[in-house]
Amino acid sequence: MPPKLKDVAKLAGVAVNTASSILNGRKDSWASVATKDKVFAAAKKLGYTPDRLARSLSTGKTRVVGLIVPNLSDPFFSALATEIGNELIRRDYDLVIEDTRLDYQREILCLDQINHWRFDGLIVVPISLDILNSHLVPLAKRGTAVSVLGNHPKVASLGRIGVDLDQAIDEAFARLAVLGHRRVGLLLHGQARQQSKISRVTKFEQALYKHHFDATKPCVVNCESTLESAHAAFRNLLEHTAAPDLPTAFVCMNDLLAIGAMRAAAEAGLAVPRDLSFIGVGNVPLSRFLPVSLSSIAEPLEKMARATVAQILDESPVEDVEFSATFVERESIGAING
Amino acid sequence: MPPKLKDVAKLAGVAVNTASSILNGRKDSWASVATKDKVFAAAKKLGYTPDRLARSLSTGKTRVVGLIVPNLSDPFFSALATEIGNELIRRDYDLVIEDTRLDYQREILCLDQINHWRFDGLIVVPISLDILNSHLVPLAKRGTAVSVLGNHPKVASLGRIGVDLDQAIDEAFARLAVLGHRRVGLLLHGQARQQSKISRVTKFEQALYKHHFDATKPCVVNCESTLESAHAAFRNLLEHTAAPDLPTAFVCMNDLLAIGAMRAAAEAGLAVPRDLSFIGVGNVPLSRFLPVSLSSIAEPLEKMARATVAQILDESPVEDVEFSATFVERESIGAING
DNA sequence: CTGTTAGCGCCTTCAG
DNA sequence: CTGAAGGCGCTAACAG
Repeated sequence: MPPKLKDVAKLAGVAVNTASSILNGRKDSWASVATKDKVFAAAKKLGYTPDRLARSLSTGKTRVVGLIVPNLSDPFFSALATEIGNELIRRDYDLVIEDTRLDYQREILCLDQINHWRFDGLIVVPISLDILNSHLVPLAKRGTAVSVLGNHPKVASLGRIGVDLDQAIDEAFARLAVLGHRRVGLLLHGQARQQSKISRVTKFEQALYKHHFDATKPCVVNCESTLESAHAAFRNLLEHTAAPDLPTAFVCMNDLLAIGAMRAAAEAGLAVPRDLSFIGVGNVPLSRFLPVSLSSIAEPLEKMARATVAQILDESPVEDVEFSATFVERESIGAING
Repeated sequence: MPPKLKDVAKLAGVAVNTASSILNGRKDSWASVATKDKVFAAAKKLGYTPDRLARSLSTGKTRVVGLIVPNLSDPFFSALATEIGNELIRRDYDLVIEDTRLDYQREILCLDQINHWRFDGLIVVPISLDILNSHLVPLAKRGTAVSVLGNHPKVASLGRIGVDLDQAIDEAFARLAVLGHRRVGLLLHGQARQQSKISRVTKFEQALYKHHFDATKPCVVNCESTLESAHAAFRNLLEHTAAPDLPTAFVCMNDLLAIGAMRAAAEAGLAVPRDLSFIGVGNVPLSRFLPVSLSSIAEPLEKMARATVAQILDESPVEDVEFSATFVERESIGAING
């Protein structure tokens, strides 16, 4: 039903390949301005739209890159997707987002699907690191450019975009120390098998020691990476912890968790930052617009987006990029009085 | 480089069409269990993945539906996308999300792109209603099932999912009246040419009259549909309005605006709900987790998702569905003292 | 510039 | 079950 290239060529009175080379702006087309106009006019008149399927099948390129994220409802990932999308738009590529919904099985399913799509490139924020070797490396060997976002060790043939949080974490804890905090708790998400979590925990705990916080019995709260889960976990903590044992500040593994925890605090009658201070990670756009704005360890989303796209589409990309995070102080942390 | 159907057939020692009919589970395949096993084994061994492009080109079906939303960073739309995605996963369809970024031009561009993709169906949350006739109807005539979400008049050949806000709005205003509010302001987004806005404004203003609010000089604040814009617009209002002239409650066209406005209120030293009450529309998941939880007029996202997908994929779908909203009262509204 | 031809990978039909 | 053949819509290389 939709018009085909053949129809355009016929209407314009030219050969099919002529129409093709004109519409695609190929430079080997010595077509006169007159015939070009005829072809464009014919295409416009018919409302011709080239069929991506046929074109991609024939060229072997789709001009589409895939993005696999754990949870699109997390503002961090929707912001990341937006930045990557912006960068791709500039390069005239399309983006297909796959949301694994924090589910390992779905992540595998998505990756299997990826093969069918024949994307030109793939950007992955993995929830399981097992997939790097089991799925991503094979994909790369088959010719799909792959870039992975996360603080895991570099894997050959896969691009990597990392964020060095060390300095920013250090800064954040130092600031808490200056504000008089002695006990700092951690709110963490994810499974033990996520290496990104393990390393982050380690860094947090190192910071606890370094800044002479009371780390004899560290307060670590675990939850899933959702608002609901963080809220429930933190409420549970507050219900089962005597006030003197409660840390006066919490560092949360991402902003979403911090928001959930702050809500639980509010429900328990605790005021932020008077009674409890919070720091998140990620610095989602929302954070500075919360009624009590959230301090956060900011990751440079736009730079990351540019870099990961470059890894996938550029000729000689840097295979391993590491950015540094910055600590952004806002209202959610305050001084200890007394 | 990736294995093709031919390779599988060869390895299994069968004809290509035999392999095809077996792998696709066609029932006209009288293949013996033995050969079936051989084929499956061969496919697995080679890591065969059918090429969607080739398959779709030949069958004319892509098993993909497109979703066009104004702003993926708005939690309302990411939640909507998630619900629609869930429903599509159940039906073994894929979802491609296009984010028009609140830009009319990009919306047009996306729609033009849509033709190329050859989606089996398209779900649209339009920002301009002009596209219904200019783009969507033609698309539908070409055979793509189209479902539009929004409170616009029904258009022939396009499915429609609407939400009747009247009763919930009425309820919300009635509640504000009971709480002693006399002046209620409106925070609205969008351009004048969006009919959805016009009708919503009208309903809001009708409600003002009905509940005997002071509507002589209604306080209506306009902004874009972003956190930043709402925040700026509301801050501007607070700076230029004498306290006695300020409404004691605001109804915002969506939750995101309410969050931005509440932040501006906080920065001006106003407490919610003591000094100012807020009601949003949409009831995004985040709303109940805000430090001061947000009252909102809730739209039944999951039902809407099911309905819109049904309109696109089912045999004899209901062409026009209208759900009703419900008012959810939370902490962001309070009584006027004095 | 034309017209033809081949091919991308798959599905489908039809005679054997 | 086999094997061949046609087609999906487009690109690309060829001789004229």
